Amino acid sequence: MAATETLTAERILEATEEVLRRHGPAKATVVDVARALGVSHGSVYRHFRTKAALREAVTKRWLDRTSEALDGIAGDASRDAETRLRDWLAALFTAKRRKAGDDPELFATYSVLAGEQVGAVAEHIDELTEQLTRIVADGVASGLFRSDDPGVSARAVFQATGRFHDPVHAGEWDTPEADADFEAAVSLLLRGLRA
Amino acid sequence: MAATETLTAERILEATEEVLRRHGPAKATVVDVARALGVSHGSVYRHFRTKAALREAVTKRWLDRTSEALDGIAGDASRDAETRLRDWLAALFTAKRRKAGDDPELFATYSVLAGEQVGAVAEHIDELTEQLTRIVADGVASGLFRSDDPGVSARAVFQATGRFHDPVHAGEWDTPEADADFEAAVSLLLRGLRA
DNA sequence: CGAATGACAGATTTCAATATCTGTCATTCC
DNA sequence: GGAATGACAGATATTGAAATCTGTCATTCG
Repeated sequence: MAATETLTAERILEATEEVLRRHGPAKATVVDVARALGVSHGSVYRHFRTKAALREAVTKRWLDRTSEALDGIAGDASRDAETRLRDWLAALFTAKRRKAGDDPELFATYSVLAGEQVGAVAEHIDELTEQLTRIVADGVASGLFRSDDPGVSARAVFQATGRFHDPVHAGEWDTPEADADFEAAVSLLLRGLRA
Repeated sequence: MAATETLTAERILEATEEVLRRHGPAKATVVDVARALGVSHGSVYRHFRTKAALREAVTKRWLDRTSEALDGIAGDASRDAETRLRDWLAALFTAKRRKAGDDPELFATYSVLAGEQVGAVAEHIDELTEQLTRIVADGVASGLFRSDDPGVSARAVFQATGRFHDPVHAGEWDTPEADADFEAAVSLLLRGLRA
């Protein structure tokens, strides 16, 4: 049974996710996590120096799931840059919207965590912008796009579409205009990128 | 002296702004406003049916100041659409950034009010989008821009530049990259609009 | 000996009593 | 008579004492 297994960082992270899901970000305590694992809270502190470190690790895990899913689209050299850019942005929007819609409380929980872990979020955004940069650079290389600096253009595209992926705008994702707005934004940006 | 003047909605709004500036949005009460005016709070309720109505009136006033300042740029037919669009967006960003930087507490206060008065904010955004639509439509008429629907394009431009005018992003307005990011965003959007 | 425990101090949160506020309205004032 | 008042009921906010939590560490356990 669980109590006899070795206490690993991984098991603690799983328990923490569960406690966060149950109690929400404000009420989830280290004592709760220890209780869920059937150990003393001192044992948890052996693996994570502080509560903040534990929360950061959980947040990174969550962010990494999004990055990995999109990496496949960014790296798919078999399709042209415009299609990939459209798909990548659509996949990001769809994934975020689905998460926010399916389990609003868990999404709100992770939004709070993201607000605390500014550093981890910045890294995550850098990763995503990297992926976008690859797409734009490929587009420039193939003559489809024109850009003085693919990194700068990618950053501009990411920021300009913030309304469709930044959690602070989650409330506007299920309005009737959301899809039309997304389409208009992507089309305008693509026109700006085309050679 | 003030106590002998007639109690008007206008005087109440002025006093409310002052109370909000002093106490912040959470602690500003109708009783405070009445005290500042030297009247009973019952008298304030003669002019505003509820505390929410009073706050809404103050918020509208504040939002209208921004709209008016930008209307001049949008309507200046003596300059080409591209210049006007650049200037309009830059003026909006500059005005917001200045307000947020000069008096962060007052800006935060009004941000909270805006969060409460969703309807008033929606109207304000409609006004601004109207102004943008006029610029885009002029650009299309003069052959400088291309757009199937200036209203849709204007909406896309406004949303894409949200990071530079939406108060939820105020924290990013004084980073070293802000100006470069703004420049990149506007350039990309203008390339997308040009015929 | 390394992993786990639980008692502890100081920080933070909870909760219930207390105070203040919102909105109404019968009465007063000019 | 129309504008202003202030007492009032119910809703909301404040406060401070009690409970819980975070992070440490001397001690126990296997």
